[in-house]
Amino acid sequence: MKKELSKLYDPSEVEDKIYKYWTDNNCFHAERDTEKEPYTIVIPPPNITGQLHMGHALDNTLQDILIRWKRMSGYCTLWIPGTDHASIATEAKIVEAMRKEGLTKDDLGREKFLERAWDWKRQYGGRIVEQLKKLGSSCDWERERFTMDEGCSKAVKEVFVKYYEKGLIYRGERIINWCPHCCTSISNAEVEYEDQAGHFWHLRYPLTDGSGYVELATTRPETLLGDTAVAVNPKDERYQNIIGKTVTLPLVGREIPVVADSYVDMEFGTGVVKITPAHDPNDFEVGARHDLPIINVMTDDAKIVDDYPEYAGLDRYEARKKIVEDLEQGGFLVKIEDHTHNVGTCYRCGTTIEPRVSLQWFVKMADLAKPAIKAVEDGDIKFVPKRFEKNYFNWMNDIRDWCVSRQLWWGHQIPAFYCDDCGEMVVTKDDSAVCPKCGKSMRQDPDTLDTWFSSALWPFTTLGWPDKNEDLNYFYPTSTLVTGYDIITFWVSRMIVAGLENMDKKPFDTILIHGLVRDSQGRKMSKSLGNGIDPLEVIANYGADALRFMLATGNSPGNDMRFIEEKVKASRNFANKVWNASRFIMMNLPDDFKADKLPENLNIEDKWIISKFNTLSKVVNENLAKFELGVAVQNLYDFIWDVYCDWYIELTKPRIAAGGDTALTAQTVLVWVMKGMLKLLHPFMPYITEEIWQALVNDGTAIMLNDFPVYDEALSFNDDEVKFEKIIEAIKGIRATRNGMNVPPSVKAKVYIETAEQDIFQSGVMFFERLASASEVDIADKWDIPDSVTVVTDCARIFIPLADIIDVEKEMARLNKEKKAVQKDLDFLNGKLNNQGFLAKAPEKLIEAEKAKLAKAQEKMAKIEESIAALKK
RNA sequence: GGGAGCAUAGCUCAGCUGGGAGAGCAUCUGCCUUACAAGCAGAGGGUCACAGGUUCGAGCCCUGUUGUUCCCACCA
Repeated sequence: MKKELSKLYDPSEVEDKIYKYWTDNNCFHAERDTEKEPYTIVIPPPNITGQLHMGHALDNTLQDILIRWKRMSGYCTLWIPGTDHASIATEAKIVEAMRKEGLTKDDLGREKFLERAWDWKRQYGGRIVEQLKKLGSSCDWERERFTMDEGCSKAVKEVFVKYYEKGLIYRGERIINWCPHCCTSISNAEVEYEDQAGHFWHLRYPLTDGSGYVELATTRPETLLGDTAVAVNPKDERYQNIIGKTVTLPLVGREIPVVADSYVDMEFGTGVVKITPAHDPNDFEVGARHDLPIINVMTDDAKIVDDYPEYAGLDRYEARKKIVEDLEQGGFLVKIEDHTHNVGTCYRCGTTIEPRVSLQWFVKMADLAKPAIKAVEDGDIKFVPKRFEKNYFNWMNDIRDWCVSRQLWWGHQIPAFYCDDCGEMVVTKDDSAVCPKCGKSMRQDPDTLDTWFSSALWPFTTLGWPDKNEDLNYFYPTSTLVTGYDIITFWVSRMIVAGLENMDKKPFDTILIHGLVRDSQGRKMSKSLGNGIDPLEVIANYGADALRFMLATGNSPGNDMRFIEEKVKASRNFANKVWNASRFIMMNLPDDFKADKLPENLNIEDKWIISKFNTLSKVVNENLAKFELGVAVQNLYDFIWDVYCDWYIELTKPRIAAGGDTALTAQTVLVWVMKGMLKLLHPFMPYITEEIWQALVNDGTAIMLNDFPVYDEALSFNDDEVKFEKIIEAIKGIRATRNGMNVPPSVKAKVYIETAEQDIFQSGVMFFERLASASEVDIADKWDIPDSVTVVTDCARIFIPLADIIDVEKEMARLNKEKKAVQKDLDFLNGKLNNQGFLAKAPEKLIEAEKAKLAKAQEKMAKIEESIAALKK
């Protein structure tokens, strides 16, 4: 089974081939297995408009690591993939494409528009799915879903009607956030606030009775057209005399009342506020309290309505300019101040939102939120890391009703129907609704639902709900949800609500939150900055395994990370290291090699590596269970590179050269540990581990369906571990000393080892020759070798006669330096062990350990002093 | 205005329930040792932001300060 393998691992030759092997063999597909415990993940569905970006790469890498680990650990694992129709984002793209052809939505009409949208979906919707495959994602592609497919659409209707019938959904005129660019309402979760430089315009409104003016300040003078009152605080001494009077609205001439409302802050500005109920959320509430008229002054695209001929058709900012000019001319403008204020913008297009009164559908959230809050409070649903609970509670405890209707065409059309004849409205799952009063056919509400309405149902609609089925019973609730902290309010909270309300069961156990992948300078990757890194390019250059490994390395839950090319290179180098280790093994295996079991006649170094591997299995599993993937990946890196490659492989070389039984044992252990390492590494680096597995094991099995290693008491050899570390320590000491004296490895020298533990060192003779440039090794309980360098370890003194190289003064300096270091240790340990408080309160185990350390240090000190004395002679 | 995160080697970051500070990259020295120069063997480099406190013992726990990032919130 010897194979000629390239010195460098080439991912491009491996990845597509291996992915095809997995899909051809149906490795990702999940079938219910009642013998096994289910482990389910639903993918956060990427938008069909999307291109794979680093955020997706991270999110899906983490999911794939978890799902592969659980699959190998004996769970019945299901990872459900799918995509989101992304109503606003997709519609905007299609409108944009149409604009280039000189077409508008109205030119086309709803039906033709939707045809285009579906065409678009068919053309581009699969793109991101293909890109996810490049990453190595082991999703069950047979179960791929789309938020607007038949099943999801049916579920959306079901939920909407149910909510309506339970009184959880209502239609009403409320002030909502309106995006004049997208021409739709958006929910308050979709508004992003940012500080903007603006002005404060101080205005004078004349009292209608001619007795003077009231002065007030506004940041939005153009809304003056819709003012229906001015308000003062009822306790404000200054304005008691004008409460109940009226003022005449400048430029408009409308007579509006002065009302008293505690909303007004006496300390702020002049203590007088103009009230525009149609265009400000606070004013809307004041208006409601005082029964003020609501006057909408803007069109859908934020232009002034025809009622004000002077300004009609002007954009809100143009209108502002003209109105300020006119106010100044009329003597109504007192002064202008600079002022920065917090302005809401549309999270999709960045346009400043226009608060606006309009007729929309809302979900009543207060009651729905209660069980969702409780589920997290009770620990039934856990956030990892826990601190994101605060984020969640913060949002949920202060929840507003959710505006779910959108003035868009691409999405789930609201299942409400109106009778134009008699004004009757019905909410029904039946698309061809007939008016229950007059029997006429009805008109469906033209609006669609917020994208997040359907994605809130994702954990159960993907499993076939509302149809009852066994998969739903088996796989729901799902296990782990992996997502970024940026969509906890948008998505996570709403899934919890929807799961509890519709399924009567939480949608998932644990929410693993990750951070953002930023650029190398720590900035958010964004289109406008042009600083985005394309994961596909990284995969092309370094391989998917390197990208995945890099994303998992040094990443702790909830924290942002930076994308740094050097880190990908380091990961690529690691993959190459694994590749070459396997190459070494395969090059040295005899043709007829076949051994699955560990042999009986293990050497001490074999027990050492097996025992260390056993510990590795333990910590990797523990860290994965804690979602500390970054720590697990570090455990693997350290073991594979520093322990297995740098030590164990080197240790086997003289044995393989020697041939015979010892060679066979070494080969068997090499393969055994390698197989275990590959399995532990597989969730992180699926491609290379599968490729090596196929070549090395070659028994027709896939590594991804093998058993994940776990700790096994029978493989723990602690005593041998400790013993063998003594040899390693001695070899390291010799190397460091020789290195310090610039003795090249080619200069061999005899090594005399003085130790009380001769049997241990006896078993390491060939390692001193191979790894410590020893020409010969002699072991005794006492040596006196003049003109030699001394290396001192805890349990041995090693003499290396290098007469022609040794500079006595230098050697003395070196020994004194070492003495000083050991003295420091002694001082530290003595200090600790003489501390009565420590002796009284520290755990017994620790005290014993410190005493043992002290004894070792004392021994070492004695040896160093002996060497110094000898050198002086 | 409220809340949260972060501050550790030149750079990017780990450090799990408190028990003598770690990795990768970079730097320096020496090696083409028959798996790997994308490598091997070594070395240097840190008042763990600052000030207090708890403790026998603090990078880790508590309080405060500074800097920084983010989330939430209606101040016209």
